[in-house]
Amino acid sequence: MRDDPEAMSVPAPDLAAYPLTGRFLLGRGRDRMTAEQMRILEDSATEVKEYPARHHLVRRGEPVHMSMMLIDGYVSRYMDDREGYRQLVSVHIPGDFVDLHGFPTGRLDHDIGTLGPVKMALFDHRTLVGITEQHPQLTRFLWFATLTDAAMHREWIFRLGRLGADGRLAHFFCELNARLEMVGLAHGGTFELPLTQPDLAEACGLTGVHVNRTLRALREQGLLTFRNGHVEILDHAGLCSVAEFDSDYLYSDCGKWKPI
Amino acid sequence: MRDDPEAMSVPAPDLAAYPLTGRFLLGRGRDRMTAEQMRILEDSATEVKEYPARHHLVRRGEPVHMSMMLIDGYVSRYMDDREGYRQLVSVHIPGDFVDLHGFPTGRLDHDIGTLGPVKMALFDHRTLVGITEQHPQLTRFLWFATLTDAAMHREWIFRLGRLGADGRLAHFFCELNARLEMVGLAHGGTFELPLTQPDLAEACGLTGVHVNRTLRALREQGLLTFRNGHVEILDHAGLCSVAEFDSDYLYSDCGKWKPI
DNA sequence: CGGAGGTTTGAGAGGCGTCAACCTCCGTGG
DNA sequence: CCACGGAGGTTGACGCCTCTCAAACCTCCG
Repeated sequence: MRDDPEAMSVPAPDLAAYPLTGRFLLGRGRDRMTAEQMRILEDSATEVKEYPARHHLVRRGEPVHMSMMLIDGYVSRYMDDREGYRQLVSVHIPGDFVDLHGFPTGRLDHDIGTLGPVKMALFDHRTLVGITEQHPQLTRFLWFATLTDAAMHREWIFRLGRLGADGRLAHFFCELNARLEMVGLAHGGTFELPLTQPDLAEACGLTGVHVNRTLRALREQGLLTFRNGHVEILDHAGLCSVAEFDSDYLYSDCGKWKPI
Repeated sequence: MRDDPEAMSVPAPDLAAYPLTGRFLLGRGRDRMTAEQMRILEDSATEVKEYPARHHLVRRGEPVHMSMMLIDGYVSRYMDDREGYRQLVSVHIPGDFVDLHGFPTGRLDHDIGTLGPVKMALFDHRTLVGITEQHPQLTRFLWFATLTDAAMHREWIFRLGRLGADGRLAHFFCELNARLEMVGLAHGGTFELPLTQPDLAEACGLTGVHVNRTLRALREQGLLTFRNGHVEILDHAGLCSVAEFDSDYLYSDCGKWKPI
C-alpha cells in the first residue's frame, strides 16, 4: 500500500484509532510521528464541543487557556477594520490546530468564528505545558504545525500584494483544494466549502460584487465552478497558472522536502 | 530606574552581557526570561557573520541547518512572482530570529536577503534540538518568537486586503516604529530604514511610482517624512489613524505607544 | 406567500498601474 | 576638471481594474 504513489499522496486518515486528532498533520509529516506520540496527543484532549454555523468562538485580546483542534467543519480567523469590513486571515479545515499559537502567547490578536457547523477538540494549556516538558519531539511537531500556518499567511500576503482578482480567487481555491486533498476531504478537484461570495471577498481583499464577476470569468474560462458551497475545479493546471500557485509552501510530504 | 515608566517602555538592551542576543524579545517578554535562559541562548550561537547590503542569504527550498538571529542591520524575506516582481513578506530588525521557523520545518518557503549591511549570529539546528530537549521553557520562548512573526504576517494581510495606498504605507511605518522602539533603535518617531521607494512598493503591494505620490501626500498632510533612508514621524496619532494601526498584535509588554 | 439573504447585472467614478520624460545625486574614469 | 552612467526620485498623461451605488432576480424557508 505504502508503495503505491496514489495511496501515498492521499493517505487514509486513521479516524478509528484517533477520532479526534486523526487528521492532524495528515499529509504533512504525520507519518513521522510515532504511535506513542499520536496516542499522547489524542488522549490530551480535554473535551469535545460542537458549535453552529456563523458562531463566534474567540475574540481578539481575550486571554485563552485552551486551544482548539478542528475535527469537522470549517473555521475562519479574521480581523475587522474601522468601518466593520472584515479581512479573513485564514480558513481552517479538519485536522488544523486552529489557535495553537494562543498557547505560547496567551491571547489572540484576531477573532475566530465558525463558517459551517463544526466539531472541535479542546486542549487545556496546562496539558500542553506538560507535553513540552516531557515530549520534546512531539513539541516540535506542534511547533511545526503553527509554522505551517505562518507559511500560509505568507502566501496570502503574496496573493494580496501581487495578484489581481482572478489570481487571488484562483489561488484561494488551489490552496484549499491541496489542503483538503491531504486530509482526504477533496477528490479530483471537488470539495465542499460553506462560503458565500461576500465571504470569498473578505478572504481575497475584494468586494462581493467583483467576486461575482470574477467567478463568472473563471467559469467561462472553464477553470472552475462554485455554487452553493460546492467547488469543482475543471482545469487544475490552468487554475494553478492563473493563481501562480506552487504547493511547496504547504510542506506536504509528497512534496520535495522533509522537515528535520 | 525600573520604576520609571519612561524607562520601562524603552528598556536599555543589555548588550554588554549579551552582545549577540541582547535584543531578543526585548520589549515583548524578555524580562520574563531567566538570566540562565538568556545565558544559554547567548552561548548557543555557533558563529557570527557579516554580510554586505543587498546580499542573498537563503534561497527558497534549500535545506537549512542553521538559523540566524539579526544583531545589526535590516533583513527582508520575500517571494517572487512569475514576472520577477517581488513581494516582501517581512522586514527584520535587530533582535529578530530571522529564520527560526526553518528549524522545525527544515527548509524555507521563501527567499531571504539583506537590505543594508548586517551582522548575524548563527545557531546550528543541532544546538536548538538540544535546547528543546533540556529547556522546555526556553523552547516556549523560541516558539513564541516565531509566533510573533505570524502575528505580523496577519497584520500585513489585513493591510494589503483592506487598506488603500496611504494606509498601507502608514501602517508599514507605524509597525517598524513600534518594533524599533521596543529594541531601542527608534526615538520619538525617528529611525533609520535603508529602503528605497521601490522597496516600499514591494512591501506594500504597490508600484514605485505610486509610492512616490503617496509619500508626498503623507508628507503634505504633515504625517511623516522619508528621505535617504531616514524616517521622521511628525504626527503619530494621525499616522496611526490613517493606518488603522493598533500595536496589540506586536505582543509588546509596555502596551500602547506613548507619543513623544 | 412573503421576507431575508445571496446572486447577478448595469452604470459611473476613482484609485492605482503603465509608460515616459526629466531630475538629482554620486561614484567612476578619462 | 569634466564626461559619463546608473540608481533612485519626481511628475504628467492616460487607461484599466476594481469599487460604489443601485436594482432586479433567485432560492430557501418560515
